[in-house]
Amino acid sequence: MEKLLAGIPMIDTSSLVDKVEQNLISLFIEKEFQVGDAIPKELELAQSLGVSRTVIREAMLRLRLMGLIESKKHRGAVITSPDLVSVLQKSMNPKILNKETLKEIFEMRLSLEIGMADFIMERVSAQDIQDLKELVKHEPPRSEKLLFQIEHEIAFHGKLYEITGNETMKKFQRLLLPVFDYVHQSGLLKKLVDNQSYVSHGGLVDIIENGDAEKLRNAMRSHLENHFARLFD
Amino acid sequence: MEKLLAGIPMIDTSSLVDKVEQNLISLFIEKEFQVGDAIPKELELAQSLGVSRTVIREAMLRLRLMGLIESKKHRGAVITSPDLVSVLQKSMNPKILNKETLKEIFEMRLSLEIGMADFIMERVSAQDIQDLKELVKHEPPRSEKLLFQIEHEIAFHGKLYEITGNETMKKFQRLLLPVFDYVHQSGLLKKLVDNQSYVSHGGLVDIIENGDAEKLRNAMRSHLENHFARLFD
DNA sequence: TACCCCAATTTTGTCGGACATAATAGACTT
DNA sequence: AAGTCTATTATGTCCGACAAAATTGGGGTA
Repeated sequence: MEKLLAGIPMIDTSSLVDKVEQNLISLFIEKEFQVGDAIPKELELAQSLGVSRTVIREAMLRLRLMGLIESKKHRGAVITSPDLVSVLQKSMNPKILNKETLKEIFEMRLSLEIGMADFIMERVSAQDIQDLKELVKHEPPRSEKLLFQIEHEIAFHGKLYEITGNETMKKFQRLLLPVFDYVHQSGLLKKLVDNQSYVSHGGLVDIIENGDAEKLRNAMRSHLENHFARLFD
Repeated sequence: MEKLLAGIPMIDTSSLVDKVEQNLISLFIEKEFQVGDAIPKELELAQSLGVSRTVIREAMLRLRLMGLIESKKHRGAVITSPDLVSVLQKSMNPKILNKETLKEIFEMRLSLEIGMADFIMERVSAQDIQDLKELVKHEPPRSEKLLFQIEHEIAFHGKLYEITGNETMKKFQRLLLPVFDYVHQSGLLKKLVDNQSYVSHGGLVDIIENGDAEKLRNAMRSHLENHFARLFD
């Protein structure tokens, strides 16, 4: 069976738009279009590729959704560097994603925050540590509303992402915020088992200042224990 | 300044297609369309929303690119559960992404692999350990071609992702493979400093079998030392 | 009756043309 | 020279039509 089918070439079922899309992409790569360069008008492309403007428009729409180009009304389109995260954003509607996926994304976040310890330790600056201490100082007490605590939690962890110097990760975190909001509220995860905080924010800062990456990883794992407990029960 | 502008409502610059897109999404959510359900024909939608089919088509194209629907030629479209990773895939062309982003994605991968230790330890099965041992047994020797070594590397780490039971992470890894290929070949990262392997694959398996999450995290960090060294020089 | 082939129908894909609207540039006025 | 108006240009929106592919149903044949 395998043998018989081996030599048969795939039938090209791609539509015209598919081909134009590929065509445009390779065109941009070949011609070494730089970010900011304007791309030809729809009509020109239509004529030079020998297809209707409809097809061009649909292909360009795809490129735009891929983040490869950006177009302003009545002013044409320019090449942009695709930002993976903003691409994700478009389909990151918590109401649409299924629950399993949401849970998995949550797990990814935990993995990331533990694993990024090395980048934090490598790149943290004295100013960063000051900022973190400032954040901890203004930490809302347990008695405060949950909303404030969550807000602070986000600010603190957001700062950690920032320290990594990794823009993609940072954007990833911002992108995920609405998802976590949703996960927390929707009862997708079991309720918090207890409010005991293992390693506190202050403890983390202390390790960032005086410890090493390994200590930070383990401390972060402990800090996130509540979340893990909810996942593993 | 801030004060003056505060009360001014945003002007709605959204195009017709934008509105239709939102309309369709909320329609699907309200009507509680399930995965696999067929959605109305383009013409029906056009008539019932009072816009042209062109607009409907463009809006549906967006939904398709978001992974919310899937349409087969001449057979209509059905609801699907958006798969974040496949969305990403469309714009994950290494030639298009800029170098900084590629490097950052590489860093994310390292973070993930270290941070996922807890999920591995929690969910690993006896069979998984057997599989890992089998993989290690057939590990190509140093003398082998680099290609084989990389292939094996991918297989081993792929298995680790699989053990996490987290489909999103696993897909994420598969998605990133071409990127790493590119990163390795393009000299984006400094060359390997030395071929000394810190913790070997066999060592990792041993820890998965007998150790705990903390040990695995640290071992994984050591295992990836070559990559970190290239980043941090 | 059961099966296969062919035609009619349905639906999406592609096309060309048309007008609307917004941005730009150039001509005109003061 | 500065500002205003107008002509041009490009994209956004819409329409009607045909093409091509998949489905459906019917009719003929064994």
